[in-house]
Amino acid sequence: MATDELMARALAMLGDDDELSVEAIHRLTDATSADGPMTIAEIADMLDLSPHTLRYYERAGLVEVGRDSNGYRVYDAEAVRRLIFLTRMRLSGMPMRDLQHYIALVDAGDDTVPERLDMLIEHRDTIRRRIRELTLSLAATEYKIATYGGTTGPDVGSA
Amino acid sequence: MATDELMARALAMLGDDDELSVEAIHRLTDATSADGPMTIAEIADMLDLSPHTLRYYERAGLVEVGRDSNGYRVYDAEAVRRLIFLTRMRLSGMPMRDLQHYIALVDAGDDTVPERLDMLIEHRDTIRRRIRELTLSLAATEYKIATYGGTTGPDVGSA
DNA sequence: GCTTGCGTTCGAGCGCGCTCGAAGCCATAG
DNA sequence: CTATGGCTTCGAGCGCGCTCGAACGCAAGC
Repeated sequence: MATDELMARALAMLGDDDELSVEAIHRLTDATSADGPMTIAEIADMLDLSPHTLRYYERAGLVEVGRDSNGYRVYDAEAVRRLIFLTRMRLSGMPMRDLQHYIALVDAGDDTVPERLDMLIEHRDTIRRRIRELTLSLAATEYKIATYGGTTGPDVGSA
Repeated sequence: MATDELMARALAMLGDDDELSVEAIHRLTDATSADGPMTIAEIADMLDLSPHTLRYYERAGLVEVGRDSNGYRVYDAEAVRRLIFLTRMRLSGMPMRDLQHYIALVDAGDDTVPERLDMLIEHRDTIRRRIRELTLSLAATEYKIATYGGTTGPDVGSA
């Protein structure tokens, strides 16, 4: 109904500060090409996580990481790829528990592909719902900014 | 860059289950017209919150609620309007602290209107960033679903 | 040779937003 | 008369996702 119109309107105003998305796109595409084993600091920097968080993910069983002769973590290409994936899933709201389950499935072999696809599809739907919800809130917020009178309600339909 | 294209593509696929948004729109417009003082159960039902949460919001100073002769909460039109607003802000990720500050500003009178507008504008921008981020994650998830091979990485650019 | 800096492990702590349970009051139904 | 159900207050507890600090190790630089 009016929803699509709202969506379109909201979307049209989304063209400003491009930084976030461009940066993210670059991450998506470039990241893996910065080859060679990486240190925890480099990964943290690249993914905008703290080293603490990276260790936490490892403890949580989300990723396996090798060690060098000093016992320092060495992130190889696969670990990097997985962390990029994990980060994107986390950013879009997938709970740790689900990610742990997903990774367990990956490690369990190809038989689990269908279940993994189910999870991805469900997550996709969750993201879509969330976007719609946010779009609605965006419209409400913009409406309130435009018509601001000082009351707390949106006052749709009232004088 | 490719971002706008991604956005458009993602958005085009958002036309499915309309329920969430229609329901929400109705809330936005109809809610206040279901007049008369309401009980906590009715409000909880309408806003899809638990009575516990409503009491929590009151305790947090977000809304003032009267009592009937039995000491039961009575939500008047203004309380309802405010709660609708609060719920929408919460749903779009505004922290409790910010809402407490905002409500304090409202209660402080018209002099605070500029600061309130600043808050709303900042929140609007936050929502926009979040939508862009989610849109990107949505694209990544859809890509992975489409090309699913079993690796954890998006494998953009690789075989 | 010692300091500086970046890494390690481990377990505890925190901020957020609820969520719950206990104990009690009141009103209506049987 | 009593039992049921929905509300009240209060404070404690919880689930999530980090986040931090302590105590230590190694290696390069002055």
